[in-house]
Amino acid sequence: MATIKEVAKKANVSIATVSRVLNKSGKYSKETKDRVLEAAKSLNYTINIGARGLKTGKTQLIAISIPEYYLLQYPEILANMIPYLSSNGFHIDLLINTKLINLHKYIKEGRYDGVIIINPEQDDKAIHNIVEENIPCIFAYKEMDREDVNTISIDFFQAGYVGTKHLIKAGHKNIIFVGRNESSFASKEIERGYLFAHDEYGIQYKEENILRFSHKDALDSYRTPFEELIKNNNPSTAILTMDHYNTYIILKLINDMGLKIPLDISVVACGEINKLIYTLPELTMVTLPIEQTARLSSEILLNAILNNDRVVKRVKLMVQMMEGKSVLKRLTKRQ
Amino acid sequence: MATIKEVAKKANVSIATVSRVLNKSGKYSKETKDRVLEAAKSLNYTINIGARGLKTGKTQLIAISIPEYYLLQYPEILANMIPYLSSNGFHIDLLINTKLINLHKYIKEGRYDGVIIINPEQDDKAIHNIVEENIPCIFAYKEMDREDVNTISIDFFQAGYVGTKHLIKAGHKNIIFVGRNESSFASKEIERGYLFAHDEYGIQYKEENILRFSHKDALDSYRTPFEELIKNNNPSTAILTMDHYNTYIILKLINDMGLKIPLDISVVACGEINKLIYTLPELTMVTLPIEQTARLSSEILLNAILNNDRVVKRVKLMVQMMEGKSVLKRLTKRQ
DNA sequence: TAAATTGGTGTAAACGTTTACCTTGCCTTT
DNA sequence: AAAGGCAAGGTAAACGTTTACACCAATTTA
Repeated sequence: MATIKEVAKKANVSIATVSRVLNKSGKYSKETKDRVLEAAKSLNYTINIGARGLKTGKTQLIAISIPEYYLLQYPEILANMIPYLSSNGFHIDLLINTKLINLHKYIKEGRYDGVIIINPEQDDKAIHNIVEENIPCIFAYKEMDREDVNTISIDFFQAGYVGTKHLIKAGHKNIIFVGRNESSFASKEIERGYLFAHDEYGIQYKEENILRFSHKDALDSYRTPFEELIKNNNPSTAILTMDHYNTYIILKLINDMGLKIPLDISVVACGEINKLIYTLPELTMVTLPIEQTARLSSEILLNAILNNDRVVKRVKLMVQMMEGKSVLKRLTKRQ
Repeated sequence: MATIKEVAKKANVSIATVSRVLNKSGKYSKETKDRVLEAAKSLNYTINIGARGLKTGKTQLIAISIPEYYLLQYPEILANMIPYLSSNGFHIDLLINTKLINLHKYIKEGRYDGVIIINPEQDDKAIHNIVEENIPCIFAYKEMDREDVNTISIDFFQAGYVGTKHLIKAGHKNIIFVGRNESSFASKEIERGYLFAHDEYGIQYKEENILRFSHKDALDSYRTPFEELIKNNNPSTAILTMDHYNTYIILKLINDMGLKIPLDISVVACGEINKLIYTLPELTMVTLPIEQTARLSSEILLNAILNNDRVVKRVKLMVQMMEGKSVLKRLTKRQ
């Protein structure tokens, strides 16, 4: 590996001059420039990025932290973040399922110029520490308690509300919600929206209509509770799901039971659904603004890094209803 | 940011000793160790990773290069690589759609301890340069011309062959192949398998049965050519698709035309399909060993980095047939 | 014409580590 | 008791950059 020293020797100048030419900083004559550039080329020189980083304190590296179970959204997120950041000369350290406390350690090690944290775990201490480090940082996906951090959140409450309302307006009163049983912000918020819609229309919701599973549960864990709910004497006519995986499983179970969508049962998939899910009939979905989240996060972060803009940005993004054919309009008797 | 110097001062030892204690190298007494550790803790010290890298020539960074259109496989790949590499203390620079020539530049800049290149573009010069740099490096997904590089390839030919054979054995003779029109290694190989199966069974394939689209083409680009092929006077009875996106589109078109799977038409999806695709009836697929590719690549790379093992590894992984219900067995008249 | 400016370049320190080499003092050997 | 070995820890160079400062010559300004 050729170093700046060797280039300097070959071009018969000092290393300072080489550095100046290569970084287009300071003053140098045209002839010197040509000589340096040629020497660099002939020696096949490339800068040592670590050495520069040591000197300048900049690494041109951005961390993106993301939970593993967020699997099916990776493509949308990454494809909307990374090329944009790359084209601005940044590299990405992709962290999957990394504890915030470790992320904080990495930040302290001086690895990053900025950080994007997607769907962070709840760890106030670690979050506090990260914020204290005072490097450009964005929390994406969920709403944060602290008001002093850049946040791009998604209105999951609205998602649950809109999806449920759609079912209620179609005449459904006995709606199953399939959520997650971990401390999932998305699931909790969607559930809140689900309940709110019930309230608004004066419908008494039933606790037993809410099913909660772990993202690790296999199809068979779903089967019994689900079938019981469907087969009881006051059968549900509609289901609200909240991610790709549980939607996939519920569709399979419905099919296994010999039920038809939407004739026997209506389905609204709400939340973390990959749009390339193929179903017959087409699913009615409430989709999340994932690309927008990704784009905004990276833009705001870059602005903070490059222009040293430290004004706190807090954005909440809206969800979108995509009507398919999986909801049956029931004629309700006027009361 | 506290440095090793400050820790040394506080612990009343030299920086060399601090370094030794922190890296558990060399000799030091228990008391010294305690004093250093405490000083480090009280000063909230963390190592500067750039400085260490400069000195040791190691960065603990691994590049993973991946094309953008490979979207729906990200989760399987990344989830099977990154946590494993992280747990071994490595960070990941994820490069999406980065030209090999740029990757080579980054390697020369001393950024990485190792590189995994998934589905590399065809650029012999750049590949040559990368190999010349002589850092641990794996090419995954496609077969390489060079025999002196670590390669984990997938037997796409076999995928096309098995999928087509399955249809032929079910009595189909007029099989459409929906491939990609770019220089896609996967598509070309699957097509080769498709042709080979025809040959083997003495079936004359028809050039017009092969459709090729770009991964960027929208549904409407597919419609006319596809419908014409279905509606002509010797209608096709089966289709072989080769990625998630074109499978998704073909399924939609089949539905739009009012055809039923498998009664009117049989489908085998072959290649880059995400298993969480939901269809009725269940799709018959030939799936790729993506997780295995990911796992093997990272293991081999780590072995090369940590144990300096430079023996070239070349592995070809087999595909797997998953029988669903999307293929109709036709009774063929004996000839 | 003296002073000030500016263009072009070099010198050397600094960034925060790791590590080869050295020193010291104590403990074993013989 | 002399020699050798070893544990513990210090000194200083080195990794490859960037950049403040200094310097000189040429040009401009007053």
